[in-house]
Formats: sequence, structure tokens, C-alpha cells
Amino acid sequence: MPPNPIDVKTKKEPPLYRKIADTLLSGIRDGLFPVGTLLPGELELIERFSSSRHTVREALRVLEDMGIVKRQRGRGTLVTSTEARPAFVQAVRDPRELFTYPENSAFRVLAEGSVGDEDHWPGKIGEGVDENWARIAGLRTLHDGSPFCWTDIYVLPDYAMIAQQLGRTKSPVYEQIAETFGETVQRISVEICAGSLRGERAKALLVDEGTPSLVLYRRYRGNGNRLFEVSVTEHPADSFSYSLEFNRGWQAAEHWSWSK
Amino acid sequence: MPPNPIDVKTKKEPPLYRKIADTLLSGIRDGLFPVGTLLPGELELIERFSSSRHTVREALRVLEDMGIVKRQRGRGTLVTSTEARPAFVQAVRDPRELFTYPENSAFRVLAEGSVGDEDHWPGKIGEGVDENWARIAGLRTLHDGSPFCWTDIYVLPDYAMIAQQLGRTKSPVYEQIAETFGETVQRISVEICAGSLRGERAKALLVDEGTPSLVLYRRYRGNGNRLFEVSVTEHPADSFSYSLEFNRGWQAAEHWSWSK
DNA sequence: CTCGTTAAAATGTTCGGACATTTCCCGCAG
DNA sequence: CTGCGGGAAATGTCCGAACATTTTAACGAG
Repeated sequence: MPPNPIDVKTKKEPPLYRKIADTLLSGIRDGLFPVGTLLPGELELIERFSSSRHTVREALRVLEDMGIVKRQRGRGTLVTSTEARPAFVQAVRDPRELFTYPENSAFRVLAEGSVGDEDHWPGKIGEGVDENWARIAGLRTLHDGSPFCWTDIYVLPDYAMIAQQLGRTKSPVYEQIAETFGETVQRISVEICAGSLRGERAKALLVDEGTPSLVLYRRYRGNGNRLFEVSVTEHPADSFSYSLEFNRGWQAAEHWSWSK
Repeated sequence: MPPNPIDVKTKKEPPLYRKIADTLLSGIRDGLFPVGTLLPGELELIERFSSSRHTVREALRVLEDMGIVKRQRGRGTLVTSTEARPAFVQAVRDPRELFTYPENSAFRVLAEGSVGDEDHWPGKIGEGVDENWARIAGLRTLHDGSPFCWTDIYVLPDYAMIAQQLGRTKSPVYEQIAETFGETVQRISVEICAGSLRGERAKALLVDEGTPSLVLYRRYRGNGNRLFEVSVTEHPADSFSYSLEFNRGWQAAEHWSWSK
């Protein structure tokens, strides 16, 4: 009989190496093993969990794949983070985590427009979009109150109301669209290029006219390749960083972030 | 004895599980195990490679992490692809593919400098770099002859000669450094931000003063966290694009590229 | 022919052991 | 004080074995 995906009752016991990994992760998050310190050696973990070395190593491998620890021969197991790998790889597991903003950020709608507000509309991005989109302009600020980025949101008219709700929630755009329309995001694309901040954008972000800034175009496509959201974001004086750390074998740890 | 970075002769043998993985991957690519078929069982592989089950499983785990095969308990090891996961993840397997330039591009050395040519040196990037770096400025052009990007290369003096060879080869910087010194790249980091093209840069790229452009800072680190190459690149009117395509499950296809 | 049982096959989990390689630190010679 | 060597510690690689869980297919009862 094929297993029923809905059958939640069969809560099977997780394997031992998984429980060890969870225990260690809890210890890391509780401050027992702060970031920057070394985890106990394998021999000590074997004693503590009354297990074999292979099982302990399997648990540590889980944490390594998560990006929680970094193992180094001759040195030990270094705690590098309390959270699982952010970056692109995690986004694959949970797309909602992709392309969101820092926590403690506020969103304020500055203006609303409709067809014709195209002073910043990128023509090449508009492929596949009919002419009836609407524009909503907003501003997010960092938690300390300083301007962080300017966001233009272009949506199809059906979804205009979603954009209006952005000021009242912390969940990312993707989630709202998906929840409201039951759509499934099939493709996310992001384009990064450089631009200059002028006019109301420069004023809102408290920078000089012509200040260079990063510009991000984002597109989300649902079933049947139907476009349901496009947005443009400009980050002044911010930079996007991406780094790769090589482990043995094939896996690597990825990090990416926005920083001032 | 501390390892000598100059000692190139010690080309160490890769571990056995790595060689098994490579052999299997060759077989997959040669059509011996077409996509959609099952790989031989672990027991058979143990006999064929005269190895232990642990080693064989380690090899299969490498292929699984690469996205080449998908393992399923009770069923077997299914070949799902002949190519590793593209984009960022692939870069892990072969860092030389990362951050290279389009084919048919030419490189021309415009100027050479040394300590003090710091008009564009990013202070925050300089952490861990002593003061004795050298700067080599160059320009790459697209195959149609139009300017593509400006590249500043900052290297430690020991590696200055490598930069001088850049005009005479098509291989990326990483490859030259690795081959010459037998180093292993442990970490690659890239930072993308926005800037304005001025002075000789604007002139070389045939754009107006103050034209916004993307600026990339790249760092390569070898064993012992030793920095051995830093470069700065500016792309005028170019854009970086990244897209994610979701399949069922958690796997996804990634694409990224530079485009005009 | 259909359905349920059973057996075989394949991978997943766990244990125990041995040696290799790298890193770090301490002590000693200069 | 510096530099070198060596040992201790930690992780990496590899072998052998046993049992558990899942899938698939063959088989037999109805």
C-alpha cells in the first residue's frame, strides 16, 4: 500500500544521529556552545551519548551541511552560526526565505500609481507583462530609522490589493500572493544592475542627486508561466556580498548578505 | 614541518571514495549508466572496486550531493543527470568556472602600479592584507571589440608576476595561481556594489563621467587563510541576473549570468 | 483475474577498530 | 627572543560486520 502523505500519526522515532544533531543544535542555540568556540571532540561526544564514532560523525555532518559548524582536521569542530545556512541553498528548501528584508524593518507606502507611472519601468523586464499593471511605491527603513532602500512594486491589477497590504504585515510578498490566490511559485528571477538615484528617490533616501545605487528587478512566475509580481528595489550605499567556503569533498558553505 | 607553498611536486593522491565517484561519473557521462537507469547496487560496486561498503557509500553520497544521482531505500541509486547542479553550487566543484569572463574576450594590460596606487582600493576589503600589494590595471573587451569591463587586480608582491602573465593566456586568475604555487583555494568571496565611473575608467569604457556601474570585489584565500589575490571589476551598463526554477521536492535549477 | 502475503533486494542505521593527516602548542637550541 | 622539532589532539579515510526499513516483484488463495 502506498504510504499516505496525510498520515501524520506514524510519528516514527528519528534515527540516533539525528537526535544527537538536534541535541547539539539546541546546546548551540542555548549558548552552551557559543558561536566561535569549538564543540567537544568526537571522543568526548561518543562518551556523552554512549554511541559510536560513526554515529557521532554522521550527526556532525548534518550540522556541517546545515552550515552550523565548520569542521577542520587537526583543529576541531567550530561553531560558526546558530541558524541554518541562509543563502541560496536554503532558499531552495523554503523559497519564502528568499529575497526578504532584514528583521525589524518597517514599510511605509509613499505613493500609489497605475498605468503610466513608468519613469523607472525597465522595458526589458516587462516582457510577458500586459499593459495593465499598477505601480505602488514604498520605502522600507532599517530598525534604527535610517533609510534602507526604495522599492517600486509593479503588479498586475488583480493583485494590486496585495501590494496595498504590504504596510500592515511582515510576511514577504511571495507568501501573501501564494496564500491569497493559492498559486505556486515556479520561478523566481532576480537581476542586479547599477543605477543613479534621482528626484524623489534621492530625497527619500537622504542622498545626493546621482548617487550610484544597486537596482534589483524581481519577477515571480506561477503555474503556466503566468507572471504575478514584479518589483524594483534600489539600495543606496549598500553592497551585496557572496562568499563560498570549501569543505572536503564537494559540499561548500555559502553566505550572502546585504551590508552597509 | 609546515607545508611549503612553493612545493608543487607533492601532488597528493585523492582519497579512494573520490576516485570511485569520479569513475562512476565518467561512466554516467559516457552513457554506460544513462539517465533514468539504476546504478549497480552497493554490493556489486564493492566487488568491482575491491573496496568496503563505507567507502562506496561515501562515493555515492558525493554524487548525490552533486545532484547526479538520487538514492532511495529499497529501490536503488537512480541516475538523474549527467551534469552537476549549475550556478553557484557548481562553482564549488570547479572554482575555475566561477567568475570568469565570456569566451572570445581579449585582455589588455593598460598600466602597472605598486604600493600607493590606491585610488580605488576598498579599505574594508583590505583586512588581512599587508601593505605590500601591487596593482595591475587591465581592460577586457568583448569579442565584437566594444569595451566590456575594467579590471583592477591587487595582488601580493609574490604573485605580481602572475598578473603580468594575464595578457598572454585565457585561463582565469585562479587557475594560474593554483598551478604555479600548488595552492588550494579554500574560500572565494565576492562583493557586489554600485559605483560611478570616472577619469581613465570612464574614458577607457567610452562612457560619460559619472555613469553608474556595478563594482565587484573578489578575494581568494588559500590554506591558513592566506590571501593571495584580490581584484576589483567594474561593469558599465551590464547587469547580473540570477534565477531559480523550482521543481517538485526541494531540488531547484539555478542560473546566473552577465548580460548587456 | 484480483488481492493480500511473502520473500528478495536495496539502501539506511549503528557498532567496533585501525591508521593517516593536519593543526596546535610546548619545549629546546641558538 | 626567535625558530625549529616533536608530540598530543583532533578530524579524515578506510575496513569489517550486523541489523532495520523500504521497495519491488513473485506467488498463492479466493
